[in-house]
Amino acid sequence: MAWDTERTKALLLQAATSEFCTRGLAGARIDRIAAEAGVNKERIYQYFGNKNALFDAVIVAALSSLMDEVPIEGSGPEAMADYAGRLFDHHQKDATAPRLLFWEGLERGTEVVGLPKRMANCASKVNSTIAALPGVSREDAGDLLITIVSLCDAAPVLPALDGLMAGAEPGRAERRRAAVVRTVYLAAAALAAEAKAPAATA
Amino acid sequence: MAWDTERTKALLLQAATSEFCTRGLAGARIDRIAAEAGVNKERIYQYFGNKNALFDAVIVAALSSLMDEVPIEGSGPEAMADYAGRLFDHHQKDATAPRLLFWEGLERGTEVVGLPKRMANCASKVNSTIAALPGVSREDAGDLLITIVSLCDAAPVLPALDGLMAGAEPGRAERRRAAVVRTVYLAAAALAAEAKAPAATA
DNA sequence: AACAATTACAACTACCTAGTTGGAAACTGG
DNA sequence: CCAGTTTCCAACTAGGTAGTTGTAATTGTT
Repeated sequence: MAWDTERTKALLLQAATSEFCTRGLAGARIDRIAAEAGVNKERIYQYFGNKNALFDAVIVAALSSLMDEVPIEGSGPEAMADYAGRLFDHHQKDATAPRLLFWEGLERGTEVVGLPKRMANCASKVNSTIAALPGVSREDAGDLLITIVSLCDAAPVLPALDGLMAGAEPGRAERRRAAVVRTVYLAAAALAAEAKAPAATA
Repeated sequence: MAWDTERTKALLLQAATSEFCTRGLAGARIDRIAAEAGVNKERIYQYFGNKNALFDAVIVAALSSLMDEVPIEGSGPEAMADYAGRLFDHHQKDATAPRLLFWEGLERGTEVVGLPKRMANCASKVNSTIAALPGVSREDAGDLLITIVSLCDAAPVLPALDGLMAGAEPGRAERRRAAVVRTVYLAAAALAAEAKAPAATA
């Protein structure tokens, strides 16, 4: 049997993604990750360093692949609303990215510099896609993106909130999706309108 | 020295709130909570049962006091926007409630029935305040509330997202606050307009 | 003052956890 | 075929971890 280092690494990363996604950094167990990957846990320390570094690798991989799977296409308010809808759908099917994002925010909140530094490659992608609203300032566009991510990512992480506020009728997810898309459209359209008539709003 | 049971309970709850807020359920340490409260940890098991039950007590206390401190006052789109602004400000000063809410969502996500059951008293408060938009259906009003909570609570939990998307200029929090308030106002106003002219939108 | 119930706590248990080590098996270049 | 290197893993270490227990101090009640 030939040593397939890359396969071993990939198996570990996959198992680690699942474990960190469901249990977070503090709740994850190195032994469980190794067992699920069918690999000796000592490999983790050789390939990734330690638990924290493995968590970093998982986050970067998950967010990078998310940005490839759900790209921002086109420009204008409709494009932003469409992006929000696709992001919502993606997270509904697979909540890995939003869960990891919130784990990172909660467990690493103090070291604020952390994520942006590690996600430098993503930052460039954000910067290029942030121009999807012509005429809108960089800061306003960034705010709109934060709004989109907040709405789409919070939904799968806070099911209890949804149950408490909106009940649990069938087709609930569709309704929530529509509300998110409409809210994003309204916010984006308002920014676009302001861009055309800068003095119209106080 | 007289035994002051209530004081001991309060000290434990306060220390537990701080510990769970910063470290979550899996990351919190019973020994640390007891030490910070200056109380023997055995008291925790007598008064609250176990770690999970203590976490429950902390969440219920925190969310209940939040709903008292930041009430929904008045009705109409302006009232909802004002509520969002006050909620944002409160969470900016003290991120305890949003952090606990997300910890609960992440670490207890599978047992969806959990929070609504334990927050039955809060549910009634939600139901009464949900009528703050006259003419709007219960479900649409609930969706608006979810939007408000998502936007206001995600902000202090995801500082890295803000740094990545919007940089770190002075007065950044003010700008984000304005964006949230405006987005909420637009969403609420759209619902109100629909209520007056039901057939106007597809 | 004597009794039962409650509150307090130090010490303890049984188990788990991240990280290490020493050596065996498999690959690589010559 | 044969050193030298890399991959692999079982067993180990050292330090936690939630939860329990035995006992002493305090309290209200009679």
